[in-house]
Amino acid sequence: MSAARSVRTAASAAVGGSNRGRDGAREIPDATIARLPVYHRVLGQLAESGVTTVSSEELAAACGVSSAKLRKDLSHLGSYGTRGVGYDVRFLAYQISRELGLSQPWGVVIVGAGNLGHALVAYRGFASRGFAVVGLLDSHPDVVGRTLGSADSPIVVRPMHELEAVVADGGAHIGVIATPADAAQDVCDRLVAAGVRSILNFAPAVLSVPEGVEVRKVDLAVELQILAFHEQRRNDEPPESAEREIPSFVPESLGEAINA
Amino acid sequence: MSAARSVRTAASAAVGGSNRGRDGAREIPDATIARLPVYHRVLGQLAESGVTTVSSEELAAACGVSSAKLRKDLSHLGSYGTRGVGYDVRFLAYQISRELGLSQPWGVVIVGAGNLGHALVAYRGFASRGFAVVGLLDSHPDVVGRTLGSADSPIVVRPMHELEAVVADGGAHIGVIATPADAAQDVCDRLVAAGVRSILNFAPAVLSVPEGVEVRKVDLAVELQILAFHEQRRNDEPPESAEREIPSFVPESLGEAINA
DNA sequence: CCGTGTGAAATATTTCACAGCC
DNA sequence: GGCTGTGAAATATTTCACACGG
Repeated sequence: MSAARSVRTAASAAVGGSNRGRDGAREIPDATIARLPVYHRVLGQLAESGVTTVSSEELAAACGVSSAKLRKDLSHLGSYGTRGVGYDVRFLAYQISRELGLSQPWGVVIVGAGNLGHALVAYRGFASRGFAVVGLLDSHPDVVGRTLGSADSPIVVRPMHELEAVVADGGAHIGVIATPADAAQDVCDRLVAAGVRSILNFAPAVLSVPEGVEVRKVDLAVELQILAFHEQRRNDEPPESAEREIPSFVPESLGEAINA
Repeated sequence: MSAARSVRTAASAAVGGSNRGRDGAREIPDATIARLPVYHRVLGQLAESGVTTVSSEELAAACGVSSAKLRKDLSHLGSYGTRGVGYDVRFLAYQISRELGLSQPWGVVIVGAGNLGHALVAYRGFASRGFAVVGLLDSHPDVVGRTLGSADSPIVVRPMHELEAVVADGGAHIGVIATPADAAQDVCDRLVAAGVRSILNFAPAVLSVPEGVEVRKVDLAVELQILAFHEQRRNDEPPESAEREIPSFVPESLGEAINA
């Protein structure tokens, strides 16, 4: 309602500040945090394939990063590797999941049951990472009342006015906005008023939230435009074929393990 | 096919390198490029509302960034503002669109016609930014042949084996992967073989591509895990309420203009 | 040996603060 | 007087390269 809230966007503001080592020891850089989920997923795939140990070189290649970056990232969590050997796949996966807070379940409320909302509800890998959809809301009378999701965990679309109740009853921690852009700020305000402090916004709109609330955004149009920019650049300047590139590659063994 | 391709991910690698001023003048930082689409969208909204001029302070607030950052970003494009006055909304929007390559149309091929694929096809703001869906493919017999999209620009789901033909005939520049993770690398390889050098990947998988191909990824699970991390942090350490925050806000006038 | 963990150097990005121009 | 454009300082992130431990 009032203007007494600040505008915050994805990368711009984390909770209070990033990593000016405040009190204790570990202040993990944002850039590292953003990569941990990928490391975690790949480690899970390796574990499933029976791989028990990986070197930073191998894991880095499988994750699409440099080994130096991977080691530096992991060093922020602690010393979980063994020199001369590498990392124990399961142990490292566990440490990362703990750091990310995946060991406890997080309730997610999804607002907007259009195509995107459907896609989100259908997303496997939700539950597997400790996220549970505790509510799905939409304002359109035609979809309210419908049941989505798998047979074993059905989700009924609730009317918008139940948002506050759904958040409270479900103990939701994270709100996902999958509405048209013009509804996004209202939905955001209501989520925040209901106590949600972490929001993932798919609507192409800049959201204003009070301090202490984190918003991350996923914007298709933005991604396409970034690609278009580079595409244009490539076409503009065809000169110079000099190469500078880290010719990393996925080792046979791991490649197969992951595609298995 | 072979292992002679490097692994690249979203932020990791641009086309050749970022902004080591090679030849001419303008090397725009990646971080700036990533924000230009937002500036562009907001400027468009302002223009529609009849606003003709904005100061960096106002525009920055509406975009959720600091004014210093906005000015620095814009300075990479040229000197398009007027000291003591601000920026001409339409002129600046045009300059940004030109820089992003939005003045020419880009063909987009979407692979995967599940819920996400549907959502992407339905996405308005696709066409408005110069992107045109020139093809939609899926491997599932049940969806192949169906017609999606609006009445005035219908899109028929084509079978996967037509991928190469669709890319060639439609002159597609950008490929969007909206398939399950286990199909992503195959689809990616075929897109690249067909000549696509810009890929947007929604599948939770690390893609390997040859040099010269750019991949950007959008990963729901990653975003949720980042939010979960911060959420956990907030709960772990309730101490210290000292504030450090840029108390920016959206001015009445602009706020209304944008929500109009 | 081999591969991790890490200081130190190199880059990239953000913020400051103010000169310059309308 | 007000606001842009921008060097210079402060931060953040990545890369290097090597000491150290199993």
